[in-house]
Amino acid sequence: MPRVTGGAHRMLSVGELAERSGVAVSALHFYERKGLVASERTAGNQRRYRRDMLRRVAFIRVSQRVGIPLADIRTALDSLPDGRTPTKRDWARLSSIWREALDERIAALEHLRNDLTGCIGCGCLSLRTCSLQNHDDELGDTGDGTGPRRWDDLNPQP
Amino acid sequence: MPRVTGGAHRMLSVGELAERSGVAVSALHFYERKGLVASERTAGNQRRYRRDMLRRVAFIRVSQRVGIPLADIRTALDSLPDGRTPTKRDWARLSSIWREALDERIAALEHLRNDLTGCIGCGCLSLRTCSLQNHDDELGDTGDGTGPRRWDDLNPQP
DNA sequence: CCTTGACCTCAACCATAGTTGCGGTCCTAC
DNA sequence: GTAGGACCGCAACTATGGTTGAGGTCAAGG
Repeated sequence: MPRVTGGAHRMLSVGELAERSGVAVSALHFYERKGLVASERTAGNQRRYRRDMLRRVAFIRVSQRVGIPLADIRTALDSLPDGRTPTKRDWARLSSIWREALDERIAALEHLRNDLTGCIGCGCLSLRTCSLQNHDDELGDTGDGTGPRRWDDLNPQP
Repeated sequence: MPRVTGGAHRMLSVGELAERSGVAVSALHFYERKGLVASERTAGNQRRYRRDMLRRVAFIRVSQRVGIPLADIRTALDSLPDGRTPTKRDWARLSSIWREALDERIAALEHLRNDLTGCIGCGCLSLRTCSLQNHDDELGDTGDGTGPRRWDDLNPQP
């Protein structure tokens, strides 16, 4: 059990924040190293978190579920006001950012699903209305290495 | 350029397979170590792939886009018939498997989006119709560490 | 024959997202 | 004032999905 003493407005120990946010203590340390959360320290060097870190950690977890990497989450968090506790409007603004990211992810997967649907019947795996179908293993007949590439259009390499 | 000699039914060198599938040679080696693709060898120990490996690699890439880890893709591939070249029906069966996985992923993200929608206006981040709203930092008032956990229901830890 | 690019293995390394374990410290309840 | 759980930093380790480089081999064209 984490140390718990004092009223509703006390700061949180790392154990408390871990328990209430559902995130492991080691993960909170990790987030701190990555600049995603911040803490003050007691005289004895122990972390004490402002209570709005609960919200911040919640934001991090939800963002991860959307599929956003920690580095990007950090960038979003860095746009929060510097000194003061973020307001609901601040969080609402960030939430709408990942709402957009979520919409994009869903759209991308739906696109993939649509492209795929017609291909399940024939097993062609071309994702392009089977126009490149080329009847089992006749792809390379130019022999010049510039023949059809099945995925590049849909899945461009960086 | 990969080595290219012979007609449309020759086997593929690793460079050719890489070029035609859009996957790096190093990744093909990696897939082979993980048991996702297989090759025969020439007298000089160079890999030669049957042409249906193109389809197999295509399956791997698409599965990855759906979000399936390589280990699971391998399990799916292991269900293909052992000796013979897979037929279109074989691929169609596997495709329908990840079609289901894709549907599930989309449904999960849509669920997240729906839960989220009502919260953007208020910034509460509770994902539970704000019933746990608790007015900025009053969460811990029982002081027993058993208070509300905002994410556990939606994002259970393993 | 000989050059040269494609290929081979193996080990090390990268990023992401953490967890685990060690030796030592803090601090609260008894 | 002391027991002991919570905490500290640090380093090493996990897993996933590969890439990079060293040192050496293969094989096709000139």
